[in-house]
Amino acid sequence: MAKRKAVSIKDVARESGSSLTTVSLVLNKRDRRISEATRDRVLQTVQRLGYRPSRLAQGLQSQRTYFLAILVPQLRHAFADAYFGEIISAIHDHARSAGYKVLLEVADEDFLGTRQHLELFDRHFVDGILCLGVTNRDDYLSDFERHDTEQAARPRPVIIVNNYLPGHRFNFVRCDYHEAGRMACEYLLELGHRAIALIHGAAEVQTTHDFRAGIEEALARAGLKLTPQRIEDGFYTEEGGAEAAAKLLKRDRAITAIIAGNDKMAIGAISNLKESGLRVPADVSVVGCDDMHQAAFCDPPLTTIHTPIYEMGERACDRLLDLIEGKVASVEETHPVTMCVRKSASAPRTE
Amino acid sequence: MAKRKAVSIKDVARESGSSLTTVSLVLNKRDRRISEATRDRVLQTVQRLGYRPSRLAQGLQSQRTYFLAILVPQLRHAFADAYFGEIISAIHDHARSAGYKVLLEVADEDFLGTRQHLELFDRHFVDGILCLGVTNRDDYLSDFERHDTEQAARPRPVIIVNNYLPGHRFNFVRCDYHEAGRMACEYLLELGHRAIALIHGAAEVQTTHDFRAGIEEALARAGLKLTPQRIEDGFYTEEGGAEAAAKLLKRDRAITAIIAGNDKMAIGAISNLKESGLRVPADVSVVGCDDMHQAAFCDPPLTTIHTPIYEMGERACDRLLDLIEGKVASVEETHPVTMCVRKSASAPRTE
DNA sequence: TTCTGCTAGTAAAAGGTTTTACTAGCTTAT
DNA sequence: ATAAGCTAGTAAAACCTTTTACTAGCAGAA
Repeated sequence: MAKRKAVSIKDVARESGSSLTTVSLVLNKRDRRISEATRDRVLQTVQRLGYRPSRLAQGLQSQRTYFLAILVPQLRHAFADAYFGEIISAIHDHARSAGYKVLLEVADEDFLGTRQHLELFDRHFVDGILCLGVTNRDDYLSDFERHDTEQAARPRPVIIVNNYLPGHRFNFVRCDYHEAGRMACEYLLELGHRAIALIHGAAEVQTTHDFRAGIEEALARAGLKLTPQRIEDGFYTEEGGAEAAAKLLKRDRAITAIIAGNDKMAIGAISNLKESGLRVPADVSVVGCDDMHQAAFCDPPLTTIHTPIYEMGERACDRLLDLIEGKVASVEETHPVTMCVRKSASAPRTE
Repeated sequence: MAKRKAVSIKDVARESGSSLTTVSLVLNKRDRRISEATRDRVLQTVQRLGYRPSRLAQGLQSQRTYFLAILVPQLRHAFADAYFGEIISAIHDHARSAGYKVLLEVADEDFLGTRQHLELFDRHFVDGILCLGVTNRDDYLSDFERHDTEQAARPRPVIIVNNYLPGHRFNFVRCDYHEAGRMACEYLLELGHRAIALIHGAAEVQTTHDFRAGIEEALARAGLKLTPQRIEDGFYTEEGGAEAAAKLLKRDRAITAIIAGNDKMAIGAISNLKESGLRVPADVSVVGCDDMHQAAFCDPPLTTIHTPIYEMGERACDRLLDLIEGKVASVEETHPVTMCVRKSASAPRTE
């Protein structure tokens, strides 16, 4: 019944008839000085007692936790989202292969109000943080801005994943949403579309503006403009995409193609178009962005821009480790995207 | 340039002119013995120096980590899944409100091969583990089975979330998939269906069998049987659901309704049926199970069984804390499900 | 012989907290 | 007057590692 205590390095030392220093040296492979006989004796005792060093004590000593935090924005049940899920997956996989564990945190009012993002570092919860779904209203980020003039008291390695904030000195790894917008739009232009509308994501997300700028650039080259009445906000959700599509076509029946800032909005839009009796792509073409898993399974399968989300997560994690280990002082990376053609876009209807 | 050291309780003691014990007593509210003057002096110093206790040191002392691990099965990018995401979300929310942090782990070959599930406890990574997506091939679970005859050396609190393994003494919180199968089937029977097929999930998952048993019970009451040729495995994925639907209808054109073990397979099935020129629900009705967010946004909106996934996660987390704190010795809970009628099922076609 | 240098190992400090057991100084009771 | 008890606080142990600085014993060199 008695709750036996966990076995510690002291027990191993006693049982193997050597000092605790010796045990530690053996276990940490700094054992050049230790004779083979002693080493074997220690190792056998470790095995026999089932000794496992406590990471709390190790962390206390090394001042390292080998934990990373993933900071996710507050959404409806934040982790039930395919986009974030994919990135989290990538980070987890990479972190583990590098010997790190991964902590989940949601950056909601409660979390930020109690300044938990700083406590994560100051109370030795983690060695670094990866920020997902960042917006330009996330003021807390300024606590992590780089000041190259003077080194911070204790560095707090942080990376923004698949986004950035222009005019600030944050570390980021992202893919090129300007290019994504341009590619989507040029694809539709080549198919012959002239009346192209945009359902964009939340305005407080920088990539939203990049995406739009890319579209406008492509349109401009074709001598076209993106008028305000051909733009709607879809808030990155299915519902938002559906409503936005309804509004757009109510205002302007001439629209033959819609570009959505992500796949969820594209799927929402398609669902609404079909409900109101329009065929996709025969009547209206739809192009998404992200190429999430589900994109291949909707009806029709979604033509979209493939953004290498998983690779972004991996890469961001890898660079964060570089920051933690002091191998680099800053990270600012932008990666390319590719076109992914399926069935939701075709030549425009001829009226 | 110098990396200044973090401020510790010693600094606060020195600066406030009191002993380190006093500071600790004040901070832990065991300060009945400390005069108000001293308390204020200490608190002010804490504020001024920005002192935050290290959780590594606290953990070392208390032998508690206030971390929980979520153990997820290895799937294609495990966290990009709506079902698991929802549960993770629930666990995170509840854990945080109780002062716990949440660790993510994937139970893959590498993880289990190095017996990380035990290290999580033995090396003081976590106080408890929540297992998601458990199958009867997860042998590692036996390391966590309850042995009521004798108390384990150190208890290792573990809960299986939304599943169970019959014939074993595991802690679990789940919802009633037998009832779910029965409800889905009875609904279709009431609509007039007689040729009902099943796309079930992975056979190594216990709830798969419960779900099927529920269906068979309902069919039996109506004097019907579920013949082997009206059953296919859809592996819980969209692709699997699509293929299963194709096989079923190829084998037996008489089928008028399909029940799928989860919404993903139902959506995959619908996608395949439509591709092969069948209308849903006019030609074939489809009923899913889970009621994930996306179920409302497919075409047609999915009729499904609502399983209270989020609540399962919350509840499991709460009960795990009870186990950790020794308030209970075991947990075995089964919760009810409800029918969610949308548009993917109707009366059968009349030929 | 005495010094140097090496081998194989160990004692002790450090890392930061909580908690137990103790004390100095005072008040109250007998 | 003295014992008992209380108040406000502190010293030290305990939690478990890693790492630094040291030592005993011995071989080889001068």
